Amino acid sequence: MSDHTAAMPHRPRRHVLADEVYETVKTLVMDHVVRPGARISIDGLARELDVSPTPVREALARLESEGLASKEPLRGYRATPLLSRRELDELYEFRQLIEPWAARRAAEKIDRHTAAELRAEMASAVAPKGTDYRDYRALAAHDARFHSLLARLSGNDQVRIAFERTHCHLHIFRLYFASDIGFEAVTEHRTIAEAIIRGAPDAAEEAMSTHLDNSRTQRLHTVYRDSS
Amino acid sequence: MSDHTAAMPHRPRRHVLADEVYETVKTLVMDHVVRPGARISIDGLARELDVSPTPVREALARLESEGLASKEPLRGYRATPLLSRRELDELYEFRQLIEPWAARRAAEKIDRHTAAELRAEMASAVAPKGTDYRDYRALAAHDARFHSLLARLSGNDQVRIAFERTHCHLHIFRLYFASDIGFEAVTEHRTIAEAIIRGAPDAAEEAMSTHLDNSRTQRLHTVYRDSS
DNA sequence: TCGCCGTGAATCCTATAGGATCTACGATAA
DNA sequence: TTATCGTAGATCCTATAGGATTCACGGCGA
Repeated sequence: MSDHTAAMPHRPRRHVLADEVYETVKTLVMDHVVRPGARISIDGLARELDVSPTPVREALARLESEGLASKEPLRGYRATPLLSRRELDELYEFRQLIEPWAARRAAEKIDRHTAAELRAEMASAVAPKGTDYRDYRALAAHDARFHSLLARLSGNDQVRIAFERTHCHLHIFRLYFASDIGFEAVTEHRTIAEAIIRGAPDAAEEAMSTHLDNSRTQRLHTVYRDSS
Repeated sequence: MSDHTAAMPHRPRRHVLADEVYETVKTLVMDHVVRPGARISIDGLARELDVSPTPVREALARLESEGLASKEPLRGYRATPLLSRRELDELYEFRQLIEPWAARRAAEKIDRHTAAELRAEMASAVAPKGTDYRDYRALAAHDARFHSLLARLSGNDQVRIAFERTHCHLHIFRLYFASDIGFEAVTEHRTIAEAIIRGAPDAAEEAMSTHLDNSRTQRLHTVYRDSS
């Protein structure tokens, strides 16, 4: 956020093990190294990461309250199961309430500085060369950053926080895992970004709504083609 | 939630200290026993509650990720400051995106069973006799339950969770602290509930929108009358 | 008077130990 | 074969100890 001010952070961002463990476990869950629904042993994880159980407990408590793990007292933690089709649809319904509105607001408030931010993010969305995992992961990271940026550019921080707390991109990434679809999103992002930059609220709102609907129906629903 | 099924819970809800500490601290923060912005010492709290620091750390990690406390590494936790006027307005803007929609959906989906739930909740909203703290707290509890219930009756659990995670009623309660305003809300709740029960989506949506706007402008804004 | 510095106490962070509870698995009985 | 029971091991939960860092405060110099 304010890290670009200078190369001299007044507080060198102190090192705490719990934060590292948190990030590590989050990545493990995201990449299916810890499979959906699998147990996450406190002592086992502590041995694996070569730390004591205390910071592990702290990290898992955070993950649980964010909905990435679930806890049963005296029985331990589990990685959250994958989103069901119903949960996915509900999640997109929520996003439809929030994000088109955010895109509209961003277009209304656009200025020289925020436009530059938006252009920079779009420039980072490199066209993937193949269909390998690293490309998919990079694209997913851009997708997450793009939507977070728009939530921020809406100017309403409470909305941004509520959106971030869904961790929707993490959940969707887990669904898509080992899949090679979804690259069309960048084109739709460009449409949204252009509408915002030229200050067109109606176009921005509609483009976002369309984008979400395409993402849900044309891309994600294929995941459930022969199941629930 | 499902506690009314029988007097024989298969898992007797095991006892974990971290959960108790969590609830205790949450109450302390809500009631200004721990003042907004005040430090929350891990070891100090452990001594006070006569438990070890380990469960305290777990409870505070949860509270931080829920936005009720903030942490600076190696420096400790603090209770979140009161909502600024700007944050309050942004929070209500968020609620306007979610709750009128939820009220509409609830009206569309209403049935015999959910109508009974709604009536039961309205019956619990006893008219306060005086302006003392206990009455205020009971009213605030009803307010929180009412809005949570509507979020649930929308049928979209992701929306409900996103709403719950704002902890808006806890934050508002802290603002209102030692205040005696806000009893008009029950009347507006009744209007909303009646619209939902008679299956009138438009009326329900509008009543909720009006209710939120009244709450914000006529009641809450008086808190900031001579400050930011 | 004001600001800087050093020391002691308090606090945070991590690791470890041990009791409580749960899980896995094999033995016994129907 | 199937179900029940009991034991061993693993895991969770809590408490405690000690090193690392920060905070509080009094002394020193300008």
